[in-house]
Amino acid sequence: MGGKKTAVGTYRLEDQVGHLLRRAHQRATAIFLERLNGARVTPTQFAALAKLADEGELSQNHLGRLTAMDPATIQGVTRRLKVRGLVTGRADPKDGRRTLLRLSAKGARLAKSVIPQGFGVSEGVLEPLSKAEQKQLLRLLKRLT
Amino acid sequence: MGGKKTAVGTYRLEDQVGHLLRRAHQRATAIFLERLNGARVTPTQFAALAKLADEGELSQNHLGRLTAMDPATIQGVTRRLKVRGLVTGRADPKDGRRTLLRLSAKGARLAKSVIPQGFGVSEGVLEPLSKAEQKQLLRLLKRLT
DNA sequence: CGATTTTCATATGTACACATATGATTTATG
DNA sequence: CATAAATCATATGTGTACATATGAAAATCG
Repeated sequence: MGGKKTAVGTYRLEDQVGHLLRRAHQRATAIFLERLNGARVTPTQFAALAKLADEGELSQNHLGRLTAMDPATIQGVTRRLKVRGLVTGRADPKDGRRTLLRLSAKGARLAKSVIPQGFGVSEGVLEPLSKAEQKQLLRLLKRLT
Repeated sequence: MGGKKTAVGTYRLEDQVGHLLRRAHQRATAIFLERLNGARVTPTQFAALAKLADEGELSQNHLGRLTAMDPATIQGVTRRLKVRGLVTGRADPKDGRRTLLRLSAKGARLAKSVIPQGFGVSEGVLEPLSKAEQKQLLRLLKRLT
């Protein structure tokens, strides 16, 4: 029974959106890593691979925008993908500031094998909810942006 | 029109729970840091302070459980709070493995001034939703644990 | 068209988040 | 009671996440 009747005591951490979002995100990440164990790919790396598979060739910062990563973060993610030979980069002939990124053959192969598993991850994360609740949650989360 | 009719193409990153949770969490963190600018406290540090304000004295790992941080993470968080003189630790006389943590006078003062602002943060995060939708979202997120 | 502003990528520093390993201590078990 | 198992805190390494600074290049604008 910790908790006084003051303003401090009435603050319940476990009822705050931020805390709940943090925990839900932790759980989603854990399920992702569990199901894609062996692929050696993190959720953000997966997002980058999926977008490149879809779009073909993108500048680094553009890829970051599509995957919700700031320039510093997407730089680290793509650097690690490059080191592993999954992504290649070339200078944009039209714009000297940009690096155009695309999947290597190896990266395309990995993406093809791994992206279908993304559905299972989402199902696993949403499993505690009914179909209607799942739709509702996705709807609300999208509005929260 | 990126997106083929194959399995790869039908995967829409922006419809996946994990991605939406990640983005929502990013937004919640940004709003937190914006509103509590000046307090020099991160969301996890805030959570630790709030729990210690509530519970008085806790072992480090127990504090981690209450705030959803694994031992390695809570160790870093409390270390930074100790360095700033907001938290003090002492050996548990009953259990030689444990360190008992509590707020210092300075930490208690900071907690008291900062915890009330937590409500405003949650309001800000939930602002795009109606009251009914806010309740619904919290309910669904809690089920997702 | 020249100066200002913006954008791009990189780099550094701080802070989560977790896997894994370690050593100390406590609890459980045979 | 001695051994095994579990718990606690620490340490190291990888990977987000973002603020801030930098230099190069492009876009804007007066």
